[in-house]
Amino acid sequence: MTASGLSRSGNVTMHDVARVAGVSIKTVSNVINGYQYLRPETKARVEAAIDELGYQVNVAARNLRQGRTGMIALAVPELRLPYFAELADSVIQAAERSGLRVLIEQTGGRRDREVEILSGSLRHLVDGVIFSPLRLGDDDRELFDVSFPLVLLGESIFDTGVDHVTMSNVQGAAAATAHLVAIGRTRIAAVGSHPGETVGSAALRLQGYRQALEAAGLPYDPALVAPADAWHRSTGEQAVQGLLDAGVAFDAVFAFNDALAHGTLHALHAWQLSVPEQVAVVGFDDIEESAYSTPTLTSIAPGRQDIADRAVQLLVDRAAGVAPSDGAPALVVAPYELHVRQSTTPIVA
Amino acid sequence: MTASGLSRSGNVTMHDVARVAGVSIKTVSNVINGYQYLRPETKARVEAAIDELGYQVNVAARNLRQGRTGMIALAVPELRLPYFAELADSVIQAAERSGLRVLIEQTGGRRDREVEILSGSLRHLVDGVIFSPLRLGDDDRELFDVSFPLVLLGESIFDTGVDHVTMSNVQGAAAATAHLVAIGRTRIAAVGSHPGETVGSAALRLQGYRQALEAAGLPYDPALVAPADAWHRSTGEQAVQGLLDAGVAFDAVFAFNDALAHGTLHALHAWQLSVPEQVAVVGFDDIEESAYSTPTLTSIAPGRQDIADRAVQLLVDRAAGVAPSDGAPALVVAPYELHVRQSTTPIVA
DNA sequence: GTCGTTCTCTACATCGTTGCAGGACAACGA
DNA sequence: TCGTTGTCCTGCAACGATGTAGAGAACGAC
Repeated sequence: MTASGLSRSGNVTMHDVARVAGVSIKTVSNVINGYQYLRPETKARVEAAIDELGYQVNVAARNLRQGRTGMIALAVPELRLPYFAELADSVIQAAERSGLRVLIEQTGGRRDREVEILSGSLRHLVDGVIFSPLRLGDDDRELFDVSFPLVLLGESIFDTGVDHVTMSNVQGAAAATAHLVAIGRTRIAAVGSHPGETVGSAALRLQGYRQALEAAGLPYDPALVAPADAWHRSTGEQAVQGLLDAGVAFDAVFAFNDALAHGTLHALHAWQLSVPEQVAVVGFDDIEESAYSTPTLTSIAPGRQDIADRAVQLLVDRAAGVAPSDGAPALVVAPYELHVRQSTTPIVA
Repeated sequence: MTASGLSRSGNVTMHDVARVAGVSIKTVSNVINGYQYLRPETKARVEAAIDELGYQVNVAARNLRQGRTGMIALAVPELRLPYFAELADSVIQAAERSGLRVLIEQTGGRRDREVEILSGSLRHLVDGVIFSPLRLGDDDRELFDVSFPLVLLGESIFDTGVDHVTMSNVQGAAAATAHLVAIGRTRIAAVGSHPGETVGSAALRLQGYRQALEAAGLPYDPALVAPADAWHRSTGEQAVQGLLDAGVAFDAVFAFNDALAHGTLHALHAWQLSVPEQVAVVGFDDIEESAYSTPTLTSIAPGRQDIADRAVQLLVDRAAGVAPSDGAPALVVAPYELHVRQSTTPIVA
């Protein structure tokens, strides 16, 4: 239907369009790029030829010529984790508003894949990279000194000279813990720690947890802190299982993300412990699942859409050569919100 | 650290490498592409120059020259829906095994965006497209006559002359319904229908549902069929809410996907109806969430990783010019599995 | 000693687009 | 009448890589 007769438009170039329209190839280019000095008549003739031939700009050629690709990369651990899926969704939407497409790279939380992201193989493929590292830490500072626009998501601790968009890890975690304290819990388990880590979400959220305990005058009991390397439902379940098996007594759980929290709910249910009556649970991330689980999950909403918007905007600015006025890397901290749901609300109604 | 002194490798080209190594630019190209006739000495000299300058191939230039980009696009409704997130994860992994990267496009289930996917704007950007359409149907056949490698996911009904990788929608739905019948349910609600649709997952799953009812000698009651346009948790909740509000009696729900099923569980819980005792629930997709919800959800596993692998493989073959022997478009139907969990298992233990 | 083969490297054209410079012509004010 | 400015269009040279063709050396076989 579209192209005259032949619907499979072979490989039409500007050359062909120019010949059909009886103009120079450059004029075709001008029409496509909306150059202002064009007779309406010429423009119409070129557009007619474009339609007739079913011409499509060769993006590869344009990319080469312009040095820009109109694409950005988003590097995350795994889309399988709901938080990152929802984040990707938000980033894609934000990018679309800026006319950008999004290439997604999964690092699988593997260090070598994370290093590879920074290695520059994406340099000529995308205009910038939004990167949520998991395994890179304080010792890897120099890896972040890259030659392409880069925005980091997640932790904000290590100053890499790179733009950051982050969430209120410490304060959010403290708020989550304080909420548990406020409803009268005193033995609050923390699920998802990464022993030995000093930067990164796990360390920060643990820090917030400890701060809140201290502020409440509650003791910090290491036995209540359960490690979980990957923050999946399965690892959350195992971690809580471990606490229960070990006979550790607790009346609340602060899970470092919602996936862990859902694993926690699952484990508690298996042990026939009622939530929130016997054990209250709070998560972090506020994924959609948490508003529908049984019981629904109280969680810290880290401002996901906001984070995505700001990250894309930073990238666009950097790519356009706009630097923050003071020359220092930007640091954006999205505000969090505590969403209280059934997992911390004794059913009264 | 990497590049001599300067870590920000400006814009090094093969030319620069060639000059430093004292060879022709083509030899540099040969080294990079592993051409066999190279003196080890020459090769070493070039590689040293590459390291010294921190040279990275300009992918845009290579793309233009070769007409291939090493990228494929995956077009799905929304990553926010767990099924598509998990599918994207699987596709990215499969693509990686073939050395391909994945660009993700979200159609948001909007018809115009779906048409746009087929319009060809991606032609020169990727080597092929994996497309899971939601709104395009029988009337849009000619839109699928595109000039780039395309693999469709999802429904298989309308014969577009395009390769399809699909799941056993009808049989899976029938199996789900039959399972409910087998545990003694007779008033089985179906959640997620798209009234008026004749192709597409909703129509097929409804068809399977009706087949199973008929096979069991149960009447088909339209009052038990609840429409839900988008298959989200929220719409599932609303649909079931609607049934309950209308006073429709039912002892089981077959939700057309797991998100709807989780919305269903949520609604039932709010009405204090016990699952599975009063109402048994089965979903479709077998997302990870379903193995952790309370109760865990019985679901049809559509062979997601298999679907992803086959789709990528088809695309790779097509891009390489390999066509199925008979010239007809390929049709792959992944086998399904019924995963029985608590939502249909009266607790006996 | 000539021929054919195998090995190693190079020169050149080319992929399809856009930036730059400039030509031709009309309209304008001085 | 002569510049000057504005409008409309064109030609050429890039962007940075790779495919093709072929040159020159080294080798063995006749």
